[in-house]
Amino acid sequence: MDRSPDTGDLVMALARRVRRATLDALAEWDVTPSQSRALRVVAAGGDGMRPSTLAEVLRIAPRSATEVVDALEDRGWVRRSPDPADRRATLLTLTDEGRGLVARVDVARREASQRALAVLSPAQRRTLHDILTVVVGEDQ
Amino acid sequence: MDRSPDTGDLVMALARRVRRATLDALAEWDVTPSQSRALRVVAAGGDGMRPSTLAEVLRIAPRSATEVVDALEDRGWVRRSPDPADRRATLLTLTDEGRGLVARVDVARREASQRALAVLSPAQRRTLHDILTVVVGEDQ
DNA sequence: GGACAAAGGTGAGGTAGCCTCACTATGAGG
DNA sequence: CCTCATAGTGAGGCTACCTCACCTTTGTCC
Repeated sequence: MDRSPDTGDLVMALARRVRRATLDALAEWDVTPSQSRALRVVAAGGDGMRPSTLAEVLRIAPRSATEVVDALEDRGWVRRSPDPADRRATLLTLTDEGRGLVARVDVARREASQRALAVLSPAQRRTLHDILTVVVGEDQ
Repeated sequence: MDRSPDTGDLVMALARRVRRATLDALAEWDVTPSQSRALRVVAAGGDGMRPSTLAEVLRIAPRSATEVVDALEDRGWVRRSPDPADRRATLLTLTDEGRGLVARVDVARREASQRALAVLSPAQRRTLHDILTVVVGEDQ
């Protein structure tokens, strides 16, 4: 039985490290990972995203999206407004505080992953980035 | 604000993909991810590991290790035996079924990650492996 | 233009996998 | 011995999910 770590193991190990660093950054602003993910999606989706779309992108049940949005609204990072075009629906918009938070978390996240990759030479970093872009590339 | 994915993002995206594939494999044998992680640790640690050590490696509270071990013992994958050298302590050993399961899951895991990396050329795969080894290398 | 299925969101209640706190039994040092 | 630390676990709590049932609104089909 081969016990040496395969590439999948290594990816997971590195991901764990990046995640841990990100987590520390999030704790600083009292945001949970789940909230941060949702905020990122809402920020990336442009204004006027629906909870159901959020659920789809996050791959969680619509009911669960309601919960995250509840939390984000309580914290003042997101606003719910009625969709003028469909009175069943709700539209999500980031507040200014929400936008600011997303930006700050993003900076921290990037710094954290740069720190994790600091042992590499610039050339290696570039190569890694390129290869990963290929792998993740045919995204969905 | 730069919206392009940094290397950390890419690592996380790839990790998600590997994890999802692994998850599918685990479902086949009715093992939860948490159980699979614990089994791997017990298998890697050699026979006679203590629950407290398991907790430490998994970075969970000792109390939580008790729970995972309970599950593994119920499923017949792990046995608890008293430590002859310290009557407070318990030693964990894999059963034959447990060892078999670890092996089968390991194979599936490797196949899954290979599938995720199939778009790369052999040379790229080797480079990726080498770079990741460096990054993860100074492990802990 | 009425019936009626489908879609958007949410209340109620459940689960897994963690956590802390308190407790028991054993061990180690003075 | 007496004390303090260590190994494991019962009790109870939390977060982030889930399903199921329900209400409202919308689009469709005759």
